[in-house]
Amino acid sequence: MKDFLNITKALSDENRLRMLMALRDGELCVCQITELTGLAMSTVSKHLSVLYQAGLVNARKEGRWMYYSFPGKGPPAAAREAVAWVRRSLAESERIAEDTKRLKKVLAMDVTELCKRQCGN
Amino acid sequence: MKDFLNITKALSDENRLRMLMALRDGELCVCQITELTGLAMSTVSKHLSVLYQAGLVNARKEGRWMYYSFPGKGPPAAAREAVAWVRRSLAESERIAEDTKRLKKVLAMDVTELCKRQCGN
DNA sequence: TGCATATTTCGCTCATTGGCGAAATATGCA
DNA sequence: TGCATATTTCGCCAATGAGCGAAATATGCA
Repeated sequence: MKDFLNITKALSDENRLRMLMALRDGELCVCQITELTGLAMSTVSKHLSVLYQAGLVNARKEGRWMYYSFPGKGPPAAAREAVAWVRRSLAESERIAEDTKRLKKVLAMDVTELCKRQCGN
Repeated sequence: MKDFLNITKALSDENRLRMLMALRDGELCVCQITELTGLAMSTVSKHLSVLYQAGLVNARKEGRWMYYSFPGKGPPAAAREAVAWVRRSLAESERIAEDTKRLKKVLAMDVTELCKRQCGN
């Protein structure tokens, strides 16, 4: 019950859903998600932590960068079912479509530049 | 997105999940759910309203009683998928098992007696 | 009509949570 | 080592939400 509640609570925030959907096509670092969502980096970090605690995303550290992605085929079936359900349900969402468009631009940017700009300020 | 968020928010509360699961085997009136959960009737009513707004339960009025049940096969697919997912995920939950046991006792009580006791006080 | 009763709405309090900026914690590079 | 930088943690504030009891709103019955 507790684990399941962790999942549903993690899914009950619009920005976290946006982040989940943004990971559809591969892993992203915190800077990229920050740029995409327009939130403060500390806020993004906290959201990602919530998603991670719920088992809805994977985290991989490479040097200074933290990459988040969808979970592999580990044991927590409920989490993967949840992600699949979210993807299906939000596929047509207008909000997500906007994000997808914006994500393309973010991916075209230089990641190092992105981070420098955000952290330096 | 908004509709979907309504669903995930509705699912992000333990007592609402308990109520959803309690409806597995048929409709219940507010008094019965109140007895089952041990919450105040006004609280139960609000929770049921949230579930209803999200399309996760049906409401049927019969005389003074309000019966809640699972939604039929209406258009909102996301809601029915959600309910199915909840049922699957919580089938083994200990908390739900306790509720199921308790629900048996509640169903054995006289509904009119139940309501009178709760409302009169 | 007037009264009992089943449910909902209202008003309030308390706890939780999202948001930010600043400080702290890695990590890589000169 | 010391500095730049990517991320997280901390401390705070504002908004949201769960909970209750009291009042309001149906509905049935005498």
